[in-house]
Amino acid sequence: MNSDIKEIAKILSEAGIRPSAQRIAILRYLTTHFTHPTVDDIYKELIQDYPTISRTTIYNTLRLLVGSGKILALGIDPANQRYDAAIHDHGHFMCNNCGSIIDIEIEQWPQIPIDTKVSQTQLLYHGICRECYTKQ
Amino acid sequence: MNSDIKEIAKILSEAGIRPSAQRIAILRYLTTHFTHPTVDDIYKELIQDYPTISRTTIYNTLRLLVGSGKILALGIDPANQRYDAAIHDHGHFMCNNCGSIIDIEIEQWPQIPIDTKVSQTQLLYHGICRECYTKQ
DNA sequence: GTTCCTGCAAAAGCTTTGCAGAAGA
DNA sequence: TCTTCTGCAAAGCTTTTGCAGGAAC
Repeated sequence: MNSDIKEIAKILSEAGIRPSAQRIAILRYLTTHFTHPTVDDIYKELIQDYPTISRTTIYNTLRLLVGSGKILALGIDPANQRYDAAIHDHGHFMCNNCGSIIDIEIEQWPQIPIDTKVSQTQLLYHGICRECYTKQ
Repeated sequence: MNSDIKEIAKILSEAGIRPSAQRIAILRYLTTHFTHPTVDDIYKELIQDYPTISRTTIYNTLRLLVGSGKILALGIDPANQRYDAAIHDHGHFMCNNCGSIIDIEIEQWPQIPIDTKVSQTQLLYHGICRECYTKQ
């Protein structure tokens, strides 16, 4: 989809990030897969279409995107950094059994009772997802 | 304080963790320092009183304590796992400038609109703390 | 022509694992 | 005696850094 790619390139340009083919592919992956992927997830997928892409480029690009606020880095998985192109305020649930991470829409956010400049809020849940506990 | 140590030993025994001198020292450090330390913070402090203690023992003990619910592992710091002996529900704020982490008491927690078994909830804030932004 | 980007190779840093000796029940 | 614990050494992984070649403007 060309319009898709144009749209992605526009987002990158707006953020002051030159839209190279690799960068477009990385951001496009994130905007079409809301699976909260790790760097390795992204690498293993993109290497199929971009046989020379390197993890370094993925790390570099993700850092730029996080820095410009176009994606979020999630702290929910103790093992790996995870990334999310859904940047509206929402929570995440991670299943301790199967490892899946699902989005949680929050209706009412708590008040912050402290005098600080908050730039980011994350609400993280750990537990057992419905699929896993109905199977057992 | 002997009573202090006895109390710590009791907590360990209750959790089915044999109260060795090293384990007591580690849990005691956590129950007297609410600074959300890293493994290295704990190691650098305890090595002074226990010159042969190893990081392995600290990792082992923290894993046991987290597993038995006596302490929490926090996902707020992208660089290192951090630990907290305050296990009541509360949030955390990390300053992107100075790195300090402070506790945030939450009055009203959001409803969880999903059908899962939640075992742990973390509310994380990132931003600039009061000290840092009044200095600038 | 000059600046920026990519990706290989190496390094760095945190955490886990294997295991032998020590400590405790 | 038998089980559990400690801590050294090594390995495993994720992430960062240095840098040379290549691409884009």
